[in-house]
Amino acid sequence: MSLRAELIRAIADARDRAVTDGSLAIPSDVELPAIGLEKPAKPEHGDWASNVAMQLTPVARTAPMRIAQIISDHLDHHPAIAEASIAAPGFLNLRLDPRWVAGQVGPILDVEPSYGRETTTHPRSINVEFVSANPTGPLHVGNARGAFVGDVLSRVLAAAGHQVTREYYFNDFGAQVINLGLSVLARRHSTDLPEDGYHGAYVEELAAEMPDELALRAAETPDDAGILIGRWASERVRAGIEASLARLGVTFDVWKEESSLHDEGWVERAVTRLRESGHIHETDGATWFRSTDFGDDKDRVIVRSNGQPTYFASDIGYVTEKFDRGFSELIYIWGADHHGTVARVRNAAQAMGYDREAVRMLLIAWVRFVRDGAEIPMSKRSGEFITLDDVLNEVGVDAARWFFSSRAYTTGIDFDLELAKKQGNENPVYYVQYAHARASSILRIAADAGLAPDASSAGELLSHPAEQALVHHLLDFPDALAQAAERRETHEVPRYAYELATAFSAFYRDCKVLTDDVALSSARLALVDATRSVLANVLDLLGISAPDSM
RNA sequence: GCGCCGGUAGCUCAGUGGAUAGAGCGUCGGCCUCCGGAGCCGAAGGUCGCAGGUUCGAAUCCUGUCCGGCGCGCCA
Repeated sequence: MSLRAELIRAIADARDRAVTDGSLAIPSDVELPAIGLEKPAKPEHGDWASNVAMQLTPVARTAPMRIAQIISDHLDHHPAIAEASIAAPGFLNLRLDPRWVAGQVGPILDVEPSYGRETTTHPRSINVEFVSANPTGPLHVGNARGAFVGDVLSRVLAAAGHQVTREYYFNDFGAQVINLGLSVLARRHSTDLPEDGYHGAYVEELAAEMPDELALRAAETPDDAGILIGRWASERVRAGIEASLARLGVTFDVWKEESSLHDEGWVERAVTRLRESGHIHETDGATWFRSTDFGDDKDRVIVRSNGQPTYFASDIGYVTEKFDRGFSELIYIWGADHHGTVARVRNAAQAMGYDREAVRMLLIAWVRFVRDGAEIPMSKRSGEFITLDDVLNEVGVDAARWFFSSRAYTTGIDFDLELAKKQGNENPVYYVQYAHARASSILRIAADAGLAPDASSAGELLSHPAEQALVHHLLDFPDALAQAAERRETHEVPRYAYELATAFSAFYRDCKVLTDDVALSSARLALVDATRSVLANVLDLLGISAPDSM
């Protein structure tokens, strides 16, 4: 349990005791509000501040200051708490015992490198499906954001103690593969592209790379030329996508093809399931899902009147296929333009008897790519567009990872390539890596001098404000990880990493580690080692390397 | 027209009911006899789009409104 969770528990216990012994009158039928506990902005307000008394004011019908006093009086002894005080208009402020704080360095090192990990009390089996770009063109930066968010989220969930499967869904079933084939063919023969054809330079490259033998076969069977060349081209594109992802350090456990959902009967079974539960109707020759039964504004076609299943049909089959594999939660990381399909998929899941809350779509807002103030078009069909490889070449993997995982995925962002390049060396990611390298360097020098970290007396020796502040930050790590996992967000992780690096820099400035005082030096070395460990840990959550020197 | 997501410092973004709204970059001014200067310290910079409402308290919740992005197909 994180320190924050322990303190909340202590406050809750105090509140409950006060109710039990009659000092606090709260009707038994009201639901108690959650206890807020946060770090106050001003140091004189203590290390932690709770609004518990103000939250209870309406239900207890007592002045908040008085409630705060009562809870403070009932607070059981917790080894971490040195002092509880109350402040207007009703805050309960806690100050931690500096010796206890400093004494935590040892326990952190004892469990390192797994400190802060696997703290969830409700481990789930979670499927995270992300990227899932169609195999009709290289990845572009719009995909990049989802790739990094999905990757980091997967790392965070796994670190928090969940079982995570990373999944990539290949849409290989519709007409777009044929469209790709026809586009390549058109480029090959320098004829006009089909309507809605693909325009990118990669199409021309594919046309040039196409084996003569394939071109010959396509010419012999003109009716099948599109699918023939399309499959070949799609494989090439897919290989490129996988190579790009590998370069990003983004890996997947499962590559799922849409066609397999049909081949293995998942779509058919799902439709049957909906039909048997009365959520299907046949109108105008098509098969419809009664999405309106669940609040949607219209019903949705599953099978067209021409007998062809829609994309939505695959989605439904996929839901059953995933749950059949035993997942307790499905996370979809989609582009924000897909938000219109969220409701219908969740509705269908509910109709088939699944918990709709277990089907979660994270909609990633779009990235506007600009260069020198001008927007770069993003469509694969519109000619020039930015590929993932372009970004990596210009900005670098670590900086790109940091950039994309440090923004809330709901926020649309502008990415100026020239600015990103210019700021390459000032990117905060290097600041965090630098702190890790510096810590490693100190440990290296100490080791050469025969000095080893020793946390046994840290509680007594590490009393300097900078030391205290640094340990406080280390103690925040389990909670930072737990919060990110709980909220299914990533951007709090870089924030925490930066703050920890800042605290370490301040410590480095104020407290010389290697001195003639062996006891103090050993204790400070232990703190450096613990910091290095957590920095490495948090960088690992981001998929960013933790260099020993740079 | 309806729906979803945004609007916070010059720029890029945090802040999902608490105390004087924060960070990075940029700007200005300081700091290298010292374990890594990819660093540190300080300063300037804000009607939190706007208007009402809810309450002890609102950037945060509700209503309305303006601006921007996206979606509303028997496309994917």
